[in-house]
Amino acid sequence: MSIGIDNVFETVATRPRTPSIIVGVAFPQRVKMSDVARTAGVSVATVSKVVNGRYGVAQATVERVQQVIHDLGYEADLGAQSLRSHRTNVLGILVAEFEPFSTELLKGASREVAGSGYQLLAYSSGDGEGAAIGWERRSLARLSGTLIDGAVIVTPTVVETKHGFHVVAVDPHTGPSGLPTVDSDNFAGAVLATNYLLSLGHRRIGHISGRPDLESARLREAGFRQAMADAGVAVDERLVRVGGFRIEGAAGTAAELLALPDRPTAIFAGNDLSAISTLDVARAIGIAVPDELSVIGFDNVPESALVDPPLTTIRQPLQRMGAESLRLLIDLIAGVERDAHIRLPTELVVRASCRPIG
Amino acid sequence: MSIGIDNVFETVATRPRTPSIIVGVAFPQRVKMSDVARTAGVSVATVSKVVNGRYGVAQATVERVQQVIHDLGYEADLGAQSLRSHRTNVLGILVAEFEPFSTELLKGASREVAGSGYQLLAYSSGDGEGAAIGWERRSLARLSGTLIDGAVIVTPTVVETKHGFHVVAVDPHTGPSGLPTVDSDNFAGAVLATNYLLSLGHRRIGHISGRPDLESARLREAGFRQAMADAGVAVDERLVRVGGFRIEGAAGTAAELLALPDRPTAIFAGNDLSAISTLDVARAIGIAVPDELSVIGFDNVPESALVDPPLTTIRQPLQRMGAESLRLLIDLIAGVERDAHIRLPTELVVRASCRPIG
DNA sequence: ATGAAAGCGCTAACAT
DNA sequence: ATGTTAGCGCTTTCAT
Repeated sequence: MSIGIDNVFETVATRPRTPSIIVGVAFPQRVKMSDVARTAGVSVATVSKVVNGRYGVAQATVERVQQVIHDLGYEADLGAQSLRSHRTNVLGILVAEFEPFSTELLKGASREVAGSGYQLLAYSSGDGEGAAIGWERRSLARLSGTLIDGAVIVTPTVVETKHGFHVVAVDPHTGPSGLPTVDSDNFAGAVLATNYLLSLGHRRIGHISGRPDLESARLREAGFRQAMADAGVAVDERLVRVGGFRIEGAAGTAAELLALPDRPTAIFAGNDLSAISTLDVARAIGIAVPDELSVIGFDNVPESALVDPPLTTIRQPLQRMGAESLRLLIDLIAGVERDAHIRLPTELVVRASCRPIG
Repeated sequence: MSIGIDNVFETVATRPRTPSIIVGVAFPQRVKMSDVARTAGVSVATVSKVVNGRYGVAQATVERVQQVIHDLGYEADLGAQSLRSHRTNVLGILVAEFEPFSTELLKGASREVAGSGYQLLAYSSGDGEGAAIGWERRSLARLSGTLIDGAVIVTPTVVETKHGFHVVAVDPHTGPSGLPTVDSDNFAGAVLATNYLLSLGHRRIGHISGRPDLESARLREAGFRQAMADAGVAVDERLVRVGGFRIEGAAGTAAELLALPDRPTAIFAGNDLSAISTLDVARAIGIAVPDELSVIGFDNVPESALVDPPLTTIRQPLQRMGAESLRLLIDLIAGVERDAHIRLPTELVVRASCRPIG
């Protein structure tokens, strides 16, 4: 028994709200630095020095204050602390939403940050794709002033940073520019995907392209066209359509493609989500994959292996990209001289959604 | 070709650091409220009123200020704003680290938060499991004062909150207490898993239990024992061992179990990560799964389907749990009366890591 | 309708 | 060695 697509993206059902219990508990108050100071019989300045390990405090005082801090469970308020010091040891990862792509990056970043002395703060603007372009600028403005020491921005379209604030872009809008970036070899990956379909005998190959404002989407389409050209196969322009990078957007595009009288025998989807969407649409209208249609995706998010049939796709080393971007950010902050553009390889992952034509 | 375990948890290789480019770009300064005020020719107080939609500002002034805000790209600093107002429209999800379990919750929460008017801030203490107990308390203290209006805490062991601050615990240390909680039916799920192994004819069944301080781990072990007892099968205590909930911790335990002279024919691992670890160990010492050993996990994280062989497991509706916990938190903040304990069902997901004995 | 001023919790000169 | 003070960017009385 394999898990069908319905289970891959769990439906968040609207459940009945049965009001039955009123929740109301008495809580202790938040303890602030002044509480520590009063209890320890010193000034807040002294507590601050102890907290931050500054010189000029008697050993006995240090110990007493630390004891009180421990007893009271004091923890510095991040907002107040950063407002003043502009240093928090917190690194941000800014995403539009938490979906399979960004959460894979998060896993890699999380592993990389362990032991670095930094903590990780992932911030989602809450806007889905395109819902509000410029989310990255707004999120950055909101946090960069004080809360975080640097940021990794995932799939930004607008890039603009503040003085002295370090930013690394993952899979950015533009190709490598002045901004430090981490991405994978989208062009080569697309060639890989297309060549694979060609090697299976496919000639009528469709392409659902991603967000046109994303460099990675453009490179994937370019790779597709290059591979087709190299093979001497003409691209039927009616088979190349924008689908976006999300489930919903791609569904309509996939439906258009499959409704064509001379529909493609294979589709190279711009990413796994749109490929999964294509699988969904194909099933709905009774086209068997891979028997009647081959589908290949891009990304290799975990979900790509969970669908039926398991998706053949191009792997981007997402977790590693997350780790590399965080490492790059840390190095940048530390002033380490290093190459600020990292491009990682892609590779073909053959599963079961493609088969030879015929 | 399927993806082996080595690819599931991507190795973050230590790459050569080839210093080649120094990055240094000139950035514009952060624009603050006083900049807007000066440009618009009003006071910061007036700008604040406009930003927060307060009454008492002339229409013409409102428009002029909004224009300036737009032109300058002003965005309120989260730290400063919250320090003063104690209201941010940001909800926190506190986790020890970003691993498959918490990131699934994140996906569900992210979907639920869309359109709610809230933004999501996921905070990782950076400590791995057990590295520093009390991470939840410290993270909470750090953020709850100002930055977030409420929090979902994932797998907390220590629960303690501040006055007037709303917290929802997912998969908490203790059973349902005064604190609002979201979990799944761990006991029933464990019975399901054990019965499945029993139905396959297994009698020497081992159990790698999770963090003993976690209620869910205890319930899974209890369910295991209950199912065994109900079937009239004695539990060999040497086959029940603590492994923790992470890859590393479980590996040693799995190795011990499999090195036993009369080793188990089946293992019910406390969660998918320890099950995957068991698969790994089995392969390393040449025990074939499922031919010589059946393994069943718990959670159904996406990674469970990616390993070889694909893991049979007990599904927790993780994304839904994330969504429910966020909904609960939002309702709590809004003062909605409702049941503050949500328990979701578990179900068996049969893949390929178990087979009948003999 | 607008602005001056106080203060949120904290850090960093600067005094003592 | 410790405390006093100013102020980070913002919101909110309270005057004007």
